[in-house]
Amino acid sequence: MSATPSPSEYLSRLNPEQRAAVETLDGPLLVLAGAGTGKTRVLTTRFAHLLMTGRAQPHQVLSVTFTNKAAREMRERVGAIIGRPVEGLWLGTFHALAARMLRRHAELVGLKSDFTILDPDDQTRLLKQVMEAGGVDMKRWPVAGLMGIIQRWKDRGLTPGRIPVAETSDYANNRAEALYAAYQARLVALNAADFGDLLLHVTEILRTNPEVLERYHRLFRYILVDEYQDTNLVQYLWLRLLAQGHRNICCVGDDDQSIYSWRGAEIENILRFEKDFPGAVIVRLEANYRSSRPILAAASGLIAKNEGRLGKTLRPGRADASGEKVRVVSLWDSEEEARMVGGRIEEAQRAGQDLSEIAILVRAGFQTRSFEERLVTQGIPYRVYGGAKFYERQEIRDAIAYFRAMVNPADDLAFERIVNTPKRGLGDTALATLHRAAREQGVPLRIAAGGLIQTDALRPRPRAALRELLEGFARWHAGLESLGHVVVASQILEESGYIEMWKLDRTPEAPGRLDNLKELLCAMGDFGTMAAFLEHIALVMENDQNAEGARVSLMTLHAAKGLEFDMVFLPGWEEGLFPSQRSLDEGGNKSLEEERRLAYVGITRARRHCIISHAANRRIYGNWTSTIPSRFLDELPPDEVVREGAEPVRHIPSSVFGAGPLSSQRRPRLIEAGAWEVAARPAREGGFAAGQRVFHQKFGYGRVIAVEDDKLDIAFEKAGQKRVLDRFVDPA
DNA sequence: TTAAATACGTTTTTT
DNA sequence: ACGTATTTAA
Repeated sequence: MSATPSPSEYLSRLNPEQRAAVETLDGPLLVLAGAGTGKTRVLTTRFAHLLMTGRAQPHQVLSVTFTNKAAREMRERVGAIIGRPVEGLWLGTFHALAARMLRRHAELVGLKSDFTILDPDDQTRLLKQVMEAGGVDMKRWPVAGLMGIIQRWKDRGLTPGRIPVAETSDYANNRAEALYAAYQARLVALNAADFGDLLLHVTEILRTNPEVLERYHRLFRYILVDEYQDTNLVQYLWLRLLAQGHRNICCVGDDDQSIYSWRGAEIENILRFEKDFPGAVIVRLEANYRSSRPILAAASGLIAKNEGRLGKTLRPGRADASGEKVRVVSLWDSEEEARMVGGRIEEAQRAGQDLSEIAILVRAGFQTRSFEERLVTQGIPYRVYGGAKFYERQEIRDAIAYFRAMVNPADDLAFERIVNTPKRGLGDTALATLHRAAREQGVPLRIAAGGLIQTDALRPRPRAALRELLEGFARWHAGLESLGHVVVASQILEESGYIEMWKLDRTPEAPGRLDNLKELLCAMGDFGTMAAFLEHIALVMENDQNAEGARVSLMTLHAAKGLEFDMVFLPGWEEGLFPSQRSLDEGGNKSLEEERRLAYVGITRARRHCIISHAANRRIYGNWTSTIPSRFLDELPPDEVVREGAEPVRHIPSSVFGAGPLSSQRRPRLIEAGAWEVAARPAREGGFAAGQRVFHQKFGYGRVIAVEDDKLDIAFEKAGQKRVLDRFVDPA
């Protein structure tokens, strides 16, 4: 406590614009924070400043983030700045905070305060059931479609019966809204809420219960919002309701980094801020402390091509901000691109570069493969982010379903998931009987099952199995108080036969699954109660990233937002890939601008080295396709980049070079770019030798029999002997 | 209940 | 091309 800093101390560490963002305490404030301009520092310092100046107690500030990571980071930094751990904070993700509020007022929307939070998998299964019950032709109208429609409605704060004509859908012959209503009714019956419901319900509660809203107005004197450009409409409505009282709302964001419109984020929210909150002050943070001058210039030049933006220009904030230009490298194909990246990483590594400061950022997940292959052969350690998550694994989801079914007897989805896992002889017939009974009596499956085992509606075998399961639930639940949730959890997995099931499983994954279950039990120890644990896993689905040792990071551009690296590779800048085909086909200029923002995000991740590349040929859905360099390459300010592996060339009309003497034979691999000519595939080092094992795109693997200039005779394993040009084969 | 067959889609995925 | 999810057959 004695180390508590004085205001002047922590304020002096800020630049003037940051300081303005921290000290403007009254009324609405929008902080436009460009990439690397100290956004988090401003947010946390502002929080601390509110406390230090006595404007608010810790629990009187509502701080909202999008990710758990951001929430954790903020919590830690606020704690550090005020010199002690802070408790009782309303600091968390939109969803965690909404869940907390909803548990307090659940009955106002027909739920109990111990409602279950459904994950996407449960949602889909439930909706499927609703659609089946409604007799929808699911071949013609897939679940995913309706799921998307409902999600969009929820993102826009629309409850069933309130869908405006402009937002209706002709899905399943205009039945979408009715199905939505049925789905919502089922959720209430299950005492469950999906992710979208958390915000939707809470907003609904605040909208229709003035006394509740009043309470929160009194409670929250200040509101802080991170990543405001990513908010969707319900989130915006929720914030607006809460800010109505005192109007002390501070939103931090960057319209140039809005890359989640496809998830319901509305960039308009940030663009409209001044209109929504009249008298709002806008502070721009433009001094960038992360990247070198050329990197900033390249990023700024690119993003300047966007029209719908509030406008802001990054300037170097560091004195040592000179540095090397951005590189744009043109390659023959994706494999060569991978070799180039791998080679440069190796080079950097030899020069002492820390591998954990290197990242390869791709537009789409499938691009990681070629890089992985290359890094493996070069023996460079790497890590792919965004793979399968711990809590999405089958065995973990099964275990959790057991816990959920035990805690919430109305949780049909969980019950159904494990009722015959492990196999208990409760097949389709038994389950059909069970479902029928539940429907007739209008009760959850588990309750119906309790009645059913008293009758002879089931054959003896399934009936005994069901009875044993129900007795198990009763027993486990009874033990919860005395034994604690961890012991009970282990009992459940043991006594239900679930552990045994995997022990008997002969597949190679089985041992790993048993390990994961052990790990799950360990993790549960960190929580006081079963309910707390279940809340955690529903809302904090974190990747298990045991990032030991220095590794190159491989991830999508989306996943890279908020991160920074010394050296960043941005491969695959080709029309159709980046910008993606879909953004080109649909969505018009708006989605193209979002792609451009994604490019901006990518470039601004780099501190010192930024290497962009494109390949003239890429395999798309199985076949090799020649590509056109991304328009974003043309949009980079020429003075800030160095081009490699290509020479600028004027656009050649295809008719000319398709027919003229310089056509295909002599210049076979000229791409109709309008921008550059990619150098024809370079000769291989040393060429090929007889006896060498090679790979051909069409013919597969084979062995070289004879070499004649650039022609090879190859005995292919599958396709027999062929004569091919050497540039079409790779060393295997 | 399980394995084989086949139809399908294939950008991004903070919670 | 390829993985997966669902359907169908044994």
